[in-house]
Amino acid sequence: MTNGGRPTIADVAAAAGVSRSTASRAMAGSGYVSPATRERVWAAARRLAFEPNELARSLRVGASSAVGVVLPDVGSAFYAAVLKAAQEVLEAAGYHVLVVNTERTAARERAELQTLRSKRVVGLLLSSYGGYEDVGVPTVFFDDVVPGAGIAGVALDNGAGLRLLVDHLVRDHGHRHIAYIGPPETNEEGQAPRIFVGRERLEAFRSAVGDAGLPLPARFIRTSDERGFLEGARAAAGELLRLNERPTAIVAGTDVLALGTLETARELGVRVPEDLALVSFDEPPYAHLIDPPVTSLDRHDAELGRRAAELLVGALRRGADGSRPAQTVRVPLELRVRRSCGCPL
Amino acid sequence: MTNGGRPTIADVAAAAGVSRSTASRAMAGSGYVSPATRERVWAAARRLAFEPNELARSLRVGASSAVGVVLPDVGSAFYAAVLKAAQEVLEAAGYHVLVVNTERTAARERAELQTLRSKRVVGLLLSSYGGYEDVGVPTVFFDDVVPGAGIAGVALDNGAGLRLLVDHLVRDHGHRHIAYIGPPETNEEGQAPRIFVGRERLEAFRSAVGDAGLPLPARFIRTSDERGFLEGARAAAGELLRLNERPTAIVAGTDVLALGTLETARELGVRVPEDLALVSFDEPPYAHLIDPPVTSLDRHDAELGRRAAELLVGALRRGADGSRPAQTVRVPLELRVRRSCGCPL
DNA sequence: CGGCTTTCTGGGATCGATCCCAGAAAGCTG
DNA sequence: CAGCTTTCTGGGATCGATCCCAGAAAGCCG
Repeated sequence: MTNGGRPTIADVAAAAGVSRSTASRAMAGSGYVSPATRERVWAAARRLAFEPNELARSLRVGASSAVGVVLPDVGSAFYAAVLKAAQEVLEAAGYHVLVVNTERTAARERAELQTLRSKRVVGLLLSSYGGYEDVGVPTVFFDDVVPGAGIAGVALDNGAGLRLLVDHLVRDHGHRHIAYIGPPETNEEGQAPRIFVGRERLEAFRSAVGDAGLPLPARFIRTSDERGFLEGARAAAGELLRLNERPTAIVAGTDVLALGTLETARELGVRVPEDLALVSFDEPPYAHLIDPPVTSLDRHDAELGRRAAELLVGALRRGADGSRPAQTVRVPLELRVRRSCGCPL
Repeated sequence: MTNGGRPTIADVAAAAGVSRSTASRAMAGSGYVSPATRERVWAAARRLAFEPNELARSLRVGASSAVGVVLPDVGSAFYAAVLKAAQEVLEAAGYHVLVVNTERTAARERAELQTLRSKRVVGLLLSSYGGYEDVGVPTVFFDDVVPGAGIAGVALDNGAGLRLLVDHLVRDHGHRHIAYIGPPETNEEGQAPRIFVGRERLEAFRSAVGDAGLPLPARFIRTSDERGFLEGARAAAGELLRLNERPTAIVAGTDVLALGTLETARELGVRVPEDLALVSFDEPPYAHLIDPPVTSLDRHDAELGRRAAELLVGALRRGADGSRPAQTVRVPLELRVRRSCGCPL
């Protein structure tokens, strides 16, 4: 009994008067064991408070029961919600969850993927920031998807979402001067993240505005890093609001950016929604209690996490080998109309 | 090379023309290895893209390099922030982080602690919901602390915090009818969580009000589960606001409860802060953008996580054996005065 | 009851990395 | 150069659970 004072299967076997093999079979419920001995082994295990050493088990079996979840930022409400939902599904399916944080950095992502690999995770849920390399285990991408890589991807329907926002501003409020503040299109290494949430949203904004037959001057497009919390957003919003010909509406590609814009507008004495309509892609926490309540897209964060986890679990069950081509699932978004767009509520 | 196609140390050794022992020493940098062979081994390892199998290493060494972090709810902003800060410290110190979610449930907590034990984590950061049993590894409690257990505890200074809130209402605004809505004092099994964040805050509220020489009718005290999100809060607030002799101020023991109270007040046409002052123990996300901005305590969530992680890392470095008595560190809180208390801003 | 399948059990090898120890090689000293 | 320490290397055992396989025990059938 050298395992840090903890009993091993050998101790259990001895206590039950059987061999390790038999004890192992009895505990795992595999192979032939007579009911009587099984009972004896179980009793011994209970008595000794035996807990199998997962490390040894995993080593022998050649794979752990751990799944890695790679997040750009656990601190953000979005990723926290995704994580929570994913974790529920994974634990229900018998997997343990190893969470790592990349701090929205490709370098950290690479390092973390490396350690996950050495921990022999059997699968991966990954929101990439550009550091992705094939880890050699079934991988489901979420939020930011590397097209064709991994066994599947789950992302928000960025295109449809931005169209909802722009159309609402144009059709229901008659705006013709709409600006956009979005997340950056590249990561800290200057590479574009893969499916490019940022780029996708920007393109979607462009085509939505174009399809509405509206002009889109270059100065109406800004991107800002979300990493610096509100500061970047404030700076970008400031530039936009100090323009000679100010936009009458702003679409924010992210909740943090929307809130930063809101703050800046206040500071500059620009009233929302009277002087400026504001809509946000992401729903800020407690959006309805904010002044003014922010019109935004309900994102179903949990749904995204759940779907991703389910895809992974399904693949692991089937013994996925990445043979079938990776497909990207799109999670739909709903417009939640509140006051910041100018709707009377 | 049977390790899922991945090279093992034996492969590296063979490629470098040395024994496994030597290869191991070269990689680990321990014991005697001549510079020349070390270089050869490293080269071979690089060439083969060797990654040590953490499972095997941990098994042999008798301990993993993983630390467990047990949270009641990853989805909550508070715990997410704590996790993020703790993770930073732990990873910097070379530990991997295993996150588990107890869903604010003693039963889940017990189950999760069990699996963490079988994964041979070397340490634990634990916010208990009552399911705690000694896991046999150095444990630092945070937020809700089991007195005397583990090697240390880090908690908010609930007493001082509530005094700040009550004193502000009494001294600066002259309130004499102050009610309290707090989190429950027991968990789902009817047991009190250990240090009893809920109980501690309630007691602190009681004595702060008592010390101010104010009466405190029993009907001014409500507790409500935070698990049901805003619903419980709304119900409790509703009861309070429909009283014949309504309180003139409410202290919420939690941000969710404050926001629920705010919603209910709106629905009932009670204006905050004109008809009702509201202060919150926890700071809601983007408290300053809420209508009205919520006066609350700045919690330094990250500080709490960082301190807890640092205490654990320190103990692990020193080879803690729980010999010295566990001490509870209190993280200070600051009052952030905003509009909901009635201050003109 | 002999022969045959099915059930049950234990011995030994195995997963991959580390550690102990013995022995070889090299370096140093008088 | 003998004698000693220090440096360096490889063989084998080890961590704890599982798996393969051989062989024993039990059950079944004509």
